[in-house]
Amino acid sequence: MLHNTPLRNHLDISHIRSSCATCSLRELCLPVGLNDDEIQVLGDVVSHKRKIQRGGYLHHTGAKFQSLFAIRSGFLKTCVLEQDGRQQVTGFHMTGELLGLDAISTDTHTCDAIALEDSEVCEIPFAKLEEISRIIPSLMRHFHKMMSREIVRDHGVMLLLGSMKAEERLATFLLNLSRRFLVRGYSESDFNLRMTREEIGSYLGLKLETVSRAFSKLQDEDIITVDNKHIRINDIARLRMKMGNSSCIT
Amino acid sequence: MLHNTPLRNHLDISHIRSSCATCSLRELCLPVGLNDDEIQVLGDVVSHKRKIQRGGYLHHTGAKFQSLFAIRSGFLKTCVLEQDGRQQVTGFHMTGELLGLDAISTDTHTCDAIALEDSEVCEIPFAKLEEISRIIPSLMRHFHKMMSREIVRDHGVMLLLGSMKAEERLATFLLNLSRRFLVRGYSESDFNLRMTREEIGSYLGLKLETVSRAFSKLQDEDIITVDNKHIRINDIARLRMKMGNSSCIT
DNA sequence: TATTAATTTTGATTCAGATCAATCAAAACA
DNA sequence: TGTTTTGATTGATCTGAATCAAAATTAATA
Repeated sequence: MLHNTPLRNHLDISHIRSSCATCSLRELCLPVGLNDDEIQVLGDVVSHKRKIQRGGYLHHTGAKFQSLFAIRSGFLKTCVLEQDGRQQVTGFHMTGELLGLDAISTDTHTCDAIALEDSEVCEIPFAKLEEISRIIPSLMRHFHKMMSREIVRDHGVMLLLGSMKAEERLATFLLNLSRRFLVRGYSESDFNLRMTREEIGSYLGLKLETVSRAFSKLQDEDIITVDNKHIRINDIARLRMKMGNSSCIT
Repeated sequence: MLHNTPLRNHLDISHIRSSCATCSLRELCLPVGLNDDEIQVLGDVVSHKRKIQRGGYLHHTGAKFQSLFAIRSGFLKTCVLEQDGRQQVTGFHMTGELLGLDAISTDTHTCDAIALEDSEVCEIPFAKLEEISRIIPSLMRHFHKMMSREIVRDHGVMLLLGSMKAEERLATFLLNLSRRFLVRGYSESDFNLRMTREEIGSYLGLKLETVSRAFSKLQDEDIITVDNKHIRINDIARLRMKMGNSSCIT
């Protein structure tokens, strides 16, 4: 169940910076395979840009759904709140990714989206997106692929949570981050985590102490070097071994 | 994070049997809020019906994606295979639900779909669905909602796998089944499981012995009565208590 | 119907990860 | 700059679920 190819499309362009005064559509996830006219049409829709400070909310659970958000820069987490106040992280999101897909079903956001560093997003009014996707079939197709990819990704996480042990989970998580950084033009072996151990734990279904121990263990084996939030992958092959059988988490 | 409303739309009609010789579109999940002409158009697309025997495959992992499948009757599981041969169940599916959404992203099925009892599905060629959804906006909107609902559902499972203990998981699972039966016109408190303890365990991230013990425990407390695959819920309120805080798994 | 195979239950034991607790390091702030 | 707060690491202990094992049921098949 390896899914390398699907990411290619929208990620290959995610590091290209255009000088366009508007939202720099070309670097977004959506306008894949569109001609200039079509991009123009799309551009009229997603012109609204928005900045969120570290710690700020892009949207709250329960808020009325109007728009999807395409991340232009930064790093966010999504999480659902339980009654007792604790939160479960459902995902970490970076440049080029689309947020808010879960809200389409009920016209209400089903999770909080919180910036883990200063971030910038483009607002995409969903009604308009549907409208123009009727005119531009390739846009519709691409949008459907993105929704579907989200489902596949979630199945990967379910596999991880349902059948992997702590160290395998962390290895999978690190390799996933690594690949996403690589594809955006950053180092695949040297990066800074934006989230805390607790947030990693919440995402991976582990307690923060267990996450910390797993980090230490991988370091003891010289597979990675950990300096607080800074991670260096010394032996990516051995890290892949740690992941075990599965190739989940696209 | 309660999501009762979204299910309403397509499920309210799921128990209605029309005598139409074709695929009985009206009872499917898609034609919500369409007029007769529109249903006619849609009908031309989904006319192909298919039966799958118990144990048979609707599709295999890696197979080329052509169509979505709407379940007309029966019960199926979807599961992903790991290298080592074991399988993780990603979902159980019943009448009115749509299968194959994960395959859109790569044009390849990412899981196996296997019938747990004799089942009948309608094949919906995806290219055609996209085509006519350009003509019928309400169909497109509904399709998007269904994809989105799948994402929300998966987040619910992630929450379950990431933060609940065995008994809570089983309670959540039973209540979920219960509600889905109810909505289809069957008893909410008296039903037969179609899957084995092992399949339940795989879905819930537990070993089959743990599932069995959790059943026994709930029975000891007089909350349910278990007779092999037959389940009777004696005290749904207390079962809900067992679920704990969260309302996940829509 | 007899026989075999698959599934389920229950018990005993082990172990991975949670929990409790203390220390240490790094931000954030006055 | 010192102080407070937040986050990370590490150790000791406990516990829920996995594992190992056997018996009991149920379903499938000759």
